[in-house]
Amino acid sequence: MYERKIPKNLDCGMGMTMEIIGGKWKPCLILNIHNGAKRPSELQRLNPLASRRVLTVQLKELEEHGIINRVVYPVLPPKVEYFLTDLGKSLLPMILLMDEWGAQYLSKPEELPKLKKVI
Amino acid sequence: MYERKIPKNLDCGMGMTMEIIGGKWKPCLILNIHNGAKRPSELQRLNPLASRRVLTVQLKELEEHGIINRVVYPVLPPKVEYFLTDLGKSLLPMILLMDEWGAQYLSKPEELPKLKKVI
DNA sequence: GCGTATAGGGATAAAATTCACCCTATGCAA
DNA sequence: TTGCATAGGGTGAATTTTATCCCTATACGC
Repeated sequence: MYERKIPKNLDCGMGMTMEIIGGKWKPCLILNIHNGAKRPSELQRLNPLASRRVLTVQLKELEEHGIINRVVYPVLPPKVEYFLTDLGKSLLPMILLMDEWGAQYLSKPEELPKLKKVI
Repeated sequence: MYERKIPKNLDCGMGMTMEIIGGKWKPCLILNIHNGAKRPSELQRLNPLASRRVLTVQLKELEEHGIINRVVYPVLPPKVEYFLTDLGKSLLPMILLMDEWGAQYLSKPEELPKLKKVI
């Protein structure tokens, strides 16, 4: 069992928020699900840079944190669908703003100093 | 010189945004500066859980990304002040929303499943 | 039978991030 | 003189986070 050594900073709102959405792919997953993707395989196709494993794990954490619901259909081959909970939906204004802010610069990265080098 | 092995995902807005604010203390620093803190020592006092070194480094990255300005006063002992740039100010709606979302649950963490155990 | 698709998990390696410690330099106060 | 405050950097270890690889199980089509 893994035991954390350094306490998380849950003293401020930011820390609390980052505890929930702070995984590399979590904000993307929330956005994808909001945009209509439901099944794990869809989410994997939408995020080809993410390994299958990480998406599985991060989806599970989002579920444990009450951000998404996991619905299992008893069929074969397996079918699973994810939905945003009310708590998850309450994140949307923030998530959408995050996506929009960054999207501004997708087409003009030169306006973000030091980033043009990275790209 | 450190060389990144895994490419960042700068394909979507979220990835771009996280590239800028994705450090452990960066959102807090932006918020602190917006709330009036200017000098490094103030910021260190406001974030006692963060090591001095990390704050210095993350402030430098925020500056390199054009989010804050660093103003050096030629006095002794040294005096430095940080200010949000226009680009930095454009992050505020998002940052404030992030802080507010999490702050809701500071007083009632039991409403965030699985988090009550952590605290 | 073999390959594909579905969904998921365990174990371990690799990478990225953060921490801890030591160093510079100057002025002021006790 | 010693201690404190100011601001910053270099280095290597510790910690956390991701990635990689291999495993389960079932139905379908060829």
